[in-house]
Amino acid sequence: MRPRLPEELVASTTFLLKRLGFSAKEQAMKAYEQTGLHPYHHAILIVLAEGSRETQGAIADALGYDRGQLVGLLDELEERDLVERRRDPSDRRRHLVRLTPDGEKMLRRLRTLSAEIEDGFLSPLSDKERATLHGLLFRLAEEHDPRCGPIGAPGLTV
Amino acid sequence: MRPRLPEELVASTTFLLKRLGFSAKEQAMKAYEQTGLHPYHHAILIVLAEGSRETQGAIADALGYDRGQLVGLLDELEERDLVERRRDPSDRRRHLVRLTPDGEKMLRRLRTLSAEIEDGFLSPLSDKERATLHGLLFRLAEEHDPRCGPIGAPGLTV
DNA sequence: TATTGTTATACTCTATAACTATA
DNA sequence: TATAGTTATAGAGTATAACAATA
Repeated sequence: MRPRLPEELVASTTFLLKRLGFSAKEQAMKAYEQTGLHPYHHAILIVLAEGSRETQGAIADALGYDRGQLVGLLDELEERDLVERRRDPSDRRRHLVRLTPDGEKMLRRLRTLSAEIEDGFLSPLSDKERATLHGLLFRLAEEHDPRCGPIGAPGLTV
Repeated sequence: MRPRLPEELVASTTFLLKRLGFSAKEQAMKAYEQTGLHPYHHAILIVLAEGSRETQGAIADALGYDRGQLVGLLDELEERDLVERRRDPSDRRRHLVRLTPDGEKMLRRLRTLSAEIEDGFLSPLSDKERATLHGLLFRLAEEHDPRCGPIGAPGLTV
């Protein structure tokens, strides 16, 4: 007999969310192996490409990473010359981090890879269904991860 | 300035899945603390309540748990008299596991708790939207976690 | 005294595989 | 020899907090 999950679990949306989140993470980790980087590194490069957050604290806060954890991730990116750290002359406690040309090249590669993973993961769904799913997940994320929310967060504007 | 995630990340459905799966897990773990059990224990009790899978191997396979990990979880359930293990007389290598009356009572309590968590997590969505979301996630889960799939899995029937 | 980045520590999970008792 | 359950071990990942430099 083929192992099957109890109906009761599959009927739970949060159960499916947990399982799919885990699957998505696992697939991504596997696919990223070929680059020698983690999805975490990719997220950091994306923040740097935006240009507005350059200090380590700002990067960590933007992504919700622990600052101690970020140090090691940046060390790995720096070792491969994908980012540069230099002291902020106006506040010598700070490090200003920026992408190198190699970092920008790697970011383009990771964007392509990430798009492929996403497309594969969502392959059972039509374009319209994908848009619907994204909209619903976004509404949940606004509620459960304030970092996803709109500029004027509801309840904070009053 | 309020920390915000890059648009590029929020635009990714798999990114939102990963984040929301993590949030859902975190919320559930927190809520389950009052019971002294994990969602893992709950899932085991659900499998046992179905009645068709009674050996430890069958339970582990149904949920996708490692058999070594399951031992510890069952130890904890047994310590609290929520399940019973006894040798299978027809194959003395096996343990037959079953719910005790206390276990059934606890399962009812966990079902209530779980329904409350789910309702709270999905609170931004209408009933219709929740149904749509569940349907889309289920289609993805069929693809990415075969245990969720229908009895006759596509591609395996031929 | 508070903050930035760094380092060290410890704790949780998980994955692996060795071990026993039965078949 | 293979299987069911158990136990032990090591590894990754994460969280915590101590620390040095600077404000």
